[in-house]
Amino acid sequence: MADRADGGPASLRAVHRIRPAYEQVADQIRALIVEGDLTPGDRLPSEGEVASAFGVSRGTVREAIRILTAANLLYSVRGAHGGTFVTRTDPSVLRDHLETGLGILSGTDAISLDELLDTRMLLEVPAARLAAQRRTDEQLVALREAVEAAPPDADVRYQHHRRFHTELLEASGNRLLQLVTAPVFGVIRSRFVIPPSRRKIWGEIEADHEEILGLVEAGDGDGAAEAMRRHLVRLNAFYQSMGPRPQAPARRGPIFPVR
Amino acid sequence: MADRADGGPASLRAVHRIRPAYEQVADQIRALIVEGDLTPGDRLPSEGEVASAFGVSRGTVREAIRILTAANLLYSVRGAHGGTFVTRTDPSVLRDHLETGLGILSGTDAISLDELLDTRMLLEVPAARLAAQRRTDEQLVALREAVEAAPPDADVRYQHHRRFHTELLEASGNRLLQLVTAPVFGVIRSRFVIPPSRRKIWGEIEADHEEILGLVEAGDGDGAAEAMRRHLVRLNAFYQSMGPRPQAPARRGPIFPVR
DNA sequence: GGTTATTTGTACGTATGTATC
DNA sequence: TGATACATACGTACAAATAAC
Repeated sequence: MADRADGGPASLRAVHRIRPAYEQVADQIRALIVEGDLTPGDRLPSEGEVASAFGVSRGTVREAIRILTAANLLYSVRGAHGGTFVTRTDPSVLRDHLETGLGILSGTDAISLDELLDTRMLLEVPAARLAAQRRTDEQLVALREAVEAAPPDADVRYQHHRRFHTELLEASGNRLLQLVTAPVFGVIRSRFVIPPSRRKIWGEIEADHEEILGLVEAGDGDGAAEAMRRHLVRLNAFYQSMGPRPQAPARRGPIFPVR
Repeated sequence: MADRADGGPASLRAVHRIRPAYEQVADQIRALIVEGDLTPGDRLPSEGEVASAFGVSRGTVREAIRILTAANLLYSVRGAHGGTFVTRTDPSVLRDHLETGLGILSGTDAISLDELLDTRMLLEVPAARLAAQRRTDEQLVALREAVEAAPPDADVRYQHHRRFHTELLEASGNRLLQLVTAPVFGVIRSRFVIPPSRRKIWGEIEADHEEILGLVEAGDGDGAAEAMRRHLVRLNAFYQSMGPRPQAPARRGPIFPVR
């Protein structure tokens, strides 16, 4: 037989790896959700019933449920009238996943700082334009609060910076834009911390925010976009000059100490 | 005591819900990965050892591992020299996760078709500009192949459509832009299928691609961006006119038959 | 090439939390 | 207020797979 080189005998060429039971169970339940046979709010039978329907043990079903819970498709409530339910999907979980994923990628050079900064600019500049055009009065109030709440000097200062940008994305009226941009913002933040002591930079940031807010209030889309562009150029130059955030010291002792 | 209305007695106001052991274990291991204490390729101790390090049972550790496996942070290999390993992260996996997540959101009205189309335009128009400015010769060859490979009439026609857009994003030189845009593209595609029989539309699409490619070849960034904008306006108008993709028929019989 | 040690996969029993009566 | 029923959470024992000897 000379067929080993290409992966095995012809009769076995098309087979696929054995997949663990918990994966197969997760796949089937996922398909039920995606196809619409199970809809948000639906309750699954108890773990024991699901287990006997699939012909596996409860532990296997539980692992499948964990997989789908991690993907935010299910959640579990313990107790008498608890159970496992199909999630009413919420973008925030996807946003968090994206942020951790991007964080890891940026740590492995699969994504560079330049790409993060460029992409942020690509997204936030049009977001500012949209916000000026579409913001509601409530969103305007929230933006003004974010700008004015900035305390003169404290390490919550960053919180207000982020809040301004988040509210602006919200005001753009495009939830997808917010979902994508927030993680990019978050990853950049995790790599660079502007110390509260840098009063000059913080003063410039807050003046920029004030200016953008004014243009958004006035409904000047092009003006808001241009002001945002200048704001980000300023920030980027600062980030580039700062160098990376200092790394945490190496861990001492074993990661998984035996007990 | 009159403190029940605001969530409980003052001394317990700051407490948080008990979190299941498997979640706490997953959180700690996730933190080790994100902080860099565990790096891609690292092997965790055996499930039994991890269990005793945390003081829980193996089942609990396994559920935690399933959570992190679903987030593509870990994978398991069974057998004597198997084990659980930290994943070497690859952007394509994150891209796939984003696409399924967006697909589900768009099915539940958490993301509208308009938001998908708007965001795509926001991303692909600058991507076309960047591609014209930065494309390498190899990328130009790939783009030309994608345009010219289009067969006159077949249901692989869509594949070439997608390939052109993917290659263009690649040519923009920003991997993050590609990572974010590809899922948006994919979700739109999953909601709308242009039948190969619509020769007029397909002809227009392919003529647009030809035009964009010419401008990218010429290094005309503004021209390429404008051509892409017109291309997407055309596509969007068509999508809007098509209405949603037909749903599969309802399932008959019980979803979880008892055995 | 079989034996064996080590690892993940699976089954099942017990503990614990929670709404209802 | 306590008893109870039923759900998930957790723990233990065994089976199966895999690579080295």
